[in-house]
Amino acid sequence: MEEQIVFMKSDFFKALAHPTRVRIIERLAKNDEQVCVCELIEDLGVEQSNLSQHLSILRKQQIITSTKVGLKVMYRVKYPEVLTILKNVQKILAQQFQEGEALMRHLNDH
Amino acid sequence: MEEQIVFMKSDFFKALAHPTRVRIIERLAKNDEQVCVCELIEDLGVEQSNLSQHLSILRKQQIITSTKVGLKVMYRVKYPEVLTILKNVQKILAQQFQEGEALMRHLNDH
DNA sequence: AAATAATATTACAATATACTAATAATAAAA
DNA sequence: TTTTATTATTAGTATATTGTAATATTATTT
Repeated sequence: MEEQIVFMKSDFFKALAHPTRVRIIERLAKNDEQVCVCELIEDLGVEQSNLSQHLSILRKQQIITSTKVGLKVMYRVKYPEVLTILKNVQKILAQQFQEGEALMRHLNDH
Repeated sequence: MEEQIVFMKSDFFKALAHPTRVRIIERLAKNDEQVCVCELIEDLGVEQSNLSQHLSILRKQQIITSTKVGLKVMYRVKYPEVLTILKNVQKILAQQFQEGEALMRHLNDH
């Protein structure tokens, strides 16, 4: 049971463990209101099919939710804590920058 | 440049996207002090080699740091924000439980 | 009822991650 | 200076994730 929760936590992180999915969240965070898929395609510049799969992964973890409005599907971040988490990651990266390690490590890896 | 930061964020999440690595962090969080690898092996019940590889991944992201003390290597969580992040994930999962969706979804997937 | 628009799903090849087993590296003790 | 203890690294196979392309679904126009 406690073990299951650990799996759920790692699944949560897995859902955010992709640059496109981080970008989706950050784009949705800008608008307090909902954003349609068509706008995400525009703004992020990714394939429709690909975006849809990433949205599906985030939906599965209940990180985002969708409502249909006519032909369009509107998405939004479900829990404000998700944005808090992203801000904390920012904070950690900022500290790592100050120590001058973060970017270098990243550039070595990619 | 802004694009690089997105990659760094997703890399950060990737580092936490494994049950063993979440367990490592949570074990380290219990102690304010440092914990040696030998103790982690005991407590988590994983192969030495496997644990070492997971530690390596967390180290690479600067999520944990190590210092050598005699034969032993002591690890600790580097940024308190990491624990804040885990608490926020807990909070999200708790809300999902209340909605009765989290566990069911998880059990379906694993 | 077609045709169109917006989004989702499926199939599959490419790449990345994971675990086990074996080996290496490092420091301490004998 | 061999052994021993602790941790790290490497190699190789198994599994999971990714992106593209093709197809399906759903709601709206015409």
